[in-house]
Amino acid sequence: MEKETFYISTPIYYPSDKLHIGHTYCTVAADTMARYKRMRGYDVMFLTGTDEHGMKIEEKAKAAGVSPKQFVDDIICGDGGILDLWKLMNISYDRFIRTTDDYHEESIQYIFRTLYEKGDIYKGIYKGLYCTPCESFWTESQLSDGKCPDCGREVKYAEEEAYFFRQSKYADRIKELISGYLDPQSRVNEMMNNFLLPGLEDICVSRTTFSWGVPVDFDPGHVVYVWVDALSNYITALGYGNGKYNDFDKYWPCDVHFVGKEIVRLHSILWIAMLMALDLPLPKRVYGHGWLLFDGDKMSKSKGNVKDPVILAERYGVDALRFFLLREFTFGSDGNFTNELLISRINADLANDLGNLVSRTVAMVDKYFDGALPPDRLAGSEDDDIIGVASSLFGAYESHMERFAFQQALAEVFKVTSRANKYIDETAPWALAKDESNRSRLATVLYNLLETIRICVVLLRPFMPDSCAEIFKQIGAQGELTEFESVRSFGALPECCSVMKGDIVFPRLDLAKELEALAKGEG
RNA sequence: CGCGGGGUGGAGCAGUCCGGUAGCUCGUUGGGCUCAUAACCCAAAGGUCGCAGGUUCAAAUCCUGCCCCCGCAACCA
Repeated sequence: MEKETFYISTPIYYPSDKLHIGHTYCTVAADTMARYKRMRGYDVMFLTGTDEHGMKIEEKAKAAGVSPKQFVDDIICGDGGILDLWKLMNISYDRFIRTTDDYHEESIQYIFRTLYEKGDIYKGIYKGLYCTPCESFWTESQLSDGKCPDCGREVKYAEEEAYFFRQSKYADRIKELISGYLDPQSRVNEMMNNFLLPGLEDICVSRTTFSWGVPVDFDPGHVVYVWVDALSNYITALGYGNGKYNDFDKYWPCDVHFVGKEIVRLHSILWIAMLMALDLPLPKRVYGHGWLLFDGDKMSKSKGNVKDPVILAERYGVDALRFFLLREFTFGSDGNFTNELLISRINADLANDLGNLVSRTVAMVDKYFDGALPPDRLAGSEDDDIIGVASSLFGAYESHMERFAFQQALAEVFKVTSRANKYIDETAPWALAKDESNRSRLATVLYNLLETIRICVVLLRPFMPDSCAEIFKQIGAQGELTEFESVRSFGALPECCSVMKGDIVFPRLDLAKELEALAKGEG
């Protein structure tokens, strides 16, 4: 039987600079979702990539004295570049698209031409405020004090020939459908009130002020607007309009596009209109997630508050960072990133709660039973609650994951690890160990603990793949015992299971020391 | 009156749709335990729920007005 497919994408990032924690946030979320769906048995296509054209990169390359292609190659493939970052973060993408890839450019020209022939792209006159030295058009709102925001000089009214996309034609259909594919609801309101209800205008989709882009093949001198170029990646990467790949029919329409809230408009209106114009099915969902703010401010180079994911991952471990991003923040809203929050969360959940639970449980099996439990069992009144909680965990987790509520899914898991720590207190295994006649009871308690840990860790796999593998090793779980199917009910772990003491998985951090180190290392 | 989100114990948040003893995590204080990563477990202290009115037997929740913060406003996850 054919597996059901699941297609998920991140935005393709703009490689004008090193990527920061915000890009990492979105990509880690998508990766976790992709891993989750693979574990659920889906045939997953997880796409990410880079959006490499446009004036800004052309200028940056010029300033650096290299060609635009060399410039982006370095940021993407170079040492410590984007590919290295995703490797470090353990991102399991299935395909990586670059808008400078030949097959993509071929598709863009095909798409542009098709829309032109269809009449949805037409030639018109672009009118606007133009800064001659900068060779740039600006909108009213972009101007600072009525002057060019780049050089501060006077702008003047100008016009030039350009191609326009008939976005307005699709406004009514989008209005009808948008609440069906856009999440969260607040974004729908925003799009409605700001753009859809006031009326959509046609959008200028070609530029002549720079050349670093996909040329319009039937009209040299014009290059395709970067967003038409960029948005199309979601289908060109599957082979739409090119011969490089041929799984468009298999994976399209996309199950979900994860996008930052600032580009919701492009994804929920322009992209949708483009697909309508191409007579293609629409993505099932566009999810506009929030931003990570730093000490209440938006991250930006000029404010000097950009968080470097590499420093954090190397210092605290990739999994701890991945976990923190998805555990601490509500995916759909803005979150306030602070170093203190990061350290506290790692300590509270990973070191004290989960890590310590694993450590004390394994230590007891090791100490009281030489690392292997005997088959004798004796149930006790303390058992029912924890078994019940652990058995029903998957259901709660699943419903949250399906809604991209990572934070809540994780909260459910940690309620159970917390319950397990309490169970140790209730049953006091060290007291049982003093009397040989309690051996069956002691074995039962430790089994229940190992099994509860196993269930929790299976559910944590999409979030922290490597650390979970280490814990499985310590509690003696492997193969099917690390899969979702094995956690729907309690007791899959064999009776005579054995453990292997290992290193501490999540070391506890010294808050004051770490804050000091971080303040020194970044800033 | 451009639009959206937010203002809840020291910190970060949930609860607001469908009014009814204000909840969670962290921190603080006291106690317990000793298997464990000075971790774990229990208990306590701490809030006029942004401000002012209104509706109601009853308002964090509904209504009106106002203040403050953040974001979007057609190139920034």
